[in-house]
Amino acid sequence: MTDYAELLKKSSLKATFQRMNILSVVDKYGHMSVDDIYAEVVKVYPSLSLATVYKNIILMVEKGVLVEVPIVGKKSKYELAKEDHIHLVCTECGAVEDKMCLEKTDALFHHLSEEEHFSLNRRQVNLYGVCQKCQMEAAS
Amino acid sequence: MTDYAELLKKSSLKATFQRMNILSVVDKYGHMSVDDIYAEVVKVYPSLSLATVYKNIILMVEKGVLVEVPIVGKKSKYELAKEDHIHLVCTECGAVEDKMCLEKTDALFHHLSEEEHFSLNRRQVNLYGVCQKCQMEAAS
DNA sequence: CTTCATGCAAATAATTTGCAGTAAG
DNA sequence: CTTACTGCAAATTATTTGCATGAAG
Repeated sequence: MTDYAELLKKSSLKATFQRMNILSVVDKYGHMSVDDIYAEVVKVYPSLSLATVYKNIILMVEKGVLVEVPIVGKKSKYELAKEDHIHLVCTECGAVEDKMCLEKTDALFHHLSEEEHFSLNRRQVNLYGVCQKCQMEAAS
Repeated sequence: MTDYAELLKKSSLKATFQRMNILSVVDKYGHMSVDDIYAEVVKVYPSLSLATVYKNIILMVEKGVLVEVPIVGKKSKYELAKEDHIHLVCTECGAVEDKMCLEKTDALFHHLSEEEHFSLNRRQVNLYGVCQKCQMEAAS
């Protein structure tokens, strides 16, 4: 995933420097809040406005380029849209790790939805706990 | 679940009229935002302050009496703490339905966590789609 | 009584908006 | 060229705080 210009064009959005860089940092860091994104991009583009970040995140979520990841007790983070997966959220360090597991959860969620005659569009799974790194640090 | 006074006492919180009513409306409606809660409780207690609702929600979440349910594109809702379950979120009408299914998801989530050496504490599953009621209305 | 909770008003934080100037296609 | 995008500043909305009063145990 490196051709952000192409990605934007497909969504009928102009490929501005600001947008390219928003996508780039989100791609690089995986999951970022609005403020995280602003803080990173402003480093390479000092005249960036926070309002621009807000406007673009809203737009790119609408267009399906970005996905919102709401997190208990924090502000939402955003990630690039990609194949369904779950999030392992560390309550110690705040890190969010993706775990691809479509094949394992897909059937289950469809089954549960059908039981309720619910027409399923999108799933969103967060598991909260302590990541391996923080467990090791706590043990020392 | 009707003895809210008992529930509060166990969490070392005073059983005020405000708190009892917050718990009562959340219990009755299932999932409510801060504003929803305020709007309901102020009906029976007109001098209620929104600040009190905020303070109490924060407190009761800390004490484990309430649970935050973050929802894509909206403000978080809150529900009474209870056995793990998933949420079916209707993107048409906004309704959130609980579906108890611990026995079906528990093993899977533990398995996925172990693969990453992740110490699992809490899970949070939202399925987004269209509820039966809205599907029928759309068809007519 | 004593401590904790409430309501109010003010402070702060988060998000959105309007608009004149700029850049992308 | 033309339309869409940006940055700014102001407006709005959301949340938090401090403090004097009031209620719970």
